[in-house]
Amino acid sequence: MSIVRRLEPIHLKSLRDHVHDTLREAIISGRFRTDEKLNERQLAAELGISTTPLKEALRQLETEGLVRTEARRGSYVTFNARQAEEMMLARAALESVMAQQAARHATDAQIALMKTHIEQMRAALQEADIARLIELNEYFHDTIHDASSCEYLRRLQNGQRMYDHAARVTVLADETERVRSFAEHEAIMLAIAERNEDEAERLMREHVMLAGEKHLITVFSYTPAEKRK
Amino acid sequence: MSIVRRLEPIHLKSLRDHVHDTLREAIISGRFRTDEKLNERQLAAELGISTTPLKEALRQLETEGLVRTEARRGSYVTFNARQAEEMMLARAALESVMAQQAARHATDAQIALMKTHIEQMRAALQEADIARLIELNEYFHDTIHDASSCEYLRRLQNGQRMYDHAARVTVLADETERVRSFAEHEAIMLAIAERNEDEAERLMREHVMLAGEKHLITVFSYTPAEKRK
DNA sequence: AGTTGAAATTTGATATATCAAGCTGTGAAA
DNA sequence: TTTCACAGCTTGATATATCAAATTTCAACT
Repeated sequence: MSIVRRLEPIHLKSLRDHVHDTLREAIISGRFRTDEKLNERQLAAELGISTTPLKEALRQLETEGLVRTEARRGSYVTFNARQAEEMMLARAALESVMAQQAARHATDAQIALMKTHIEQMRAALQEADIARLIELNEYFHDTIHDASSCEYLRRLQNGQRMYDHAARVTVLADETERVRSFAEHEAIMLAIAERNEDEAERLMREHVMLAGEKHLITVFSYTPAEKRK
Repeated sequence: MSIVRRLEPIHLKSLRDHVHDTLREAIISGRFRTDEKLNERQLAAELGISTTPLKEALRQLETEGLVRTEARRGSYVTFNARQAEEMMLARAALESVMAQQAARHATDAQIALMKTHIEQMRAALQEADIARLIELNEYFHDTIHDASSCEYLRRLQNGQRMYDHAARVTVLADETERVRSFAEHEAIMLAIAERNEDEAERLMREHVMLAGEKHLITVFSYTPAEKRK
């Protein structure tokens, strides 16, 4: 059906992307205070680069919503509990749409791959191999993104990848969560395999919301205003 | 309850933002072919600026998903019917979450403002004042965004503002659509006023999807793969 | 005819220099 | 004590110069 790819194309990452990733990771893992000022020259000096790639990275962080820039004033970190909650809401919204699209567009090969992931997760769950579980978790979601054929949505989602990873690490540390998470993943896979778009969407939404709320409570001791009915 | 704002803060828009807006508008309204290459020096020369602000604008467009940059190769426009469909899906996902949050967080003053918008829309609808209707439409959605207290989601959504505007212009040109759109807006406002979060979310989602599909069909003669059940 | 490879050229990536807006602090005038 | 003006400094915005990767061209070779 499709030609086997012998070699992956080479992608060099530019200095800008490197800076972008580095800053993003630092902000999300809390190494910058909220509203901390980011001095272009000082940061560039710290990183040992010129201001040009740094400025570009700041612009990317800005559109991602992690940095706010006031003209001729400076750039400031923007990250707090409310923002983390919004990132969870955004993730729930986007992932659920992609799950719905995956139920519509997935190839049989992609569905088979998801089934494989589920089986590997079942094994990792029993062995309590958390690192492996996190890895499989990300493969599973990636496969769904792939299957959705949603390039644009994926890119939007991508800005949150670091945050999603942090959330997974937190949530999967807890045994009860691991068991529930696995059951949810299996249900999502089955809904996609059955081409049940609405069910896939609903389940994914529920899955992300539950994991997200757990993460918020654990890390920020933050409970969303009130539970939805 | 809240202090009346006497003066709006002054916001100078930088050259970068100007370039960003200009290019975004040009791409979405189709003045660049899909996959057209964007030559940094040539574009900078055309705009009469240096490459620095242009590069920054390109980075913003890149995270917004309208431009794709391959390191040491160049930047290319990314916009086609499938992407337009995905933008519609993203809008539906994000706007519906904001509607849900608005039902939770809106102040009485914000709800009153929305009611005002609805009444003004009713008048504009009867007079078939399309320009006014488009304007009110945008005020109405903005008020919901405000009421949701979702800064981050708003920012994500903001990358699509131009596209949303284009969609409104297309859709509201049609009388049947105007009438339906108005009814949907009124229902959304009522759901938010009643603090019915789930209903507000569902209605907003439906509203955006219907308008989006109409727009796709009109502009791209593009029907999404198949209607959802 | 097809392939190869090195020179020429294009172009994005990066560095550096310059400009101008905003902040700070001092001191004099009211 | 308060106000205000101005100088000096900081810093983001912008322009320009330099570097190096990628593409193209075209002739030599098989």
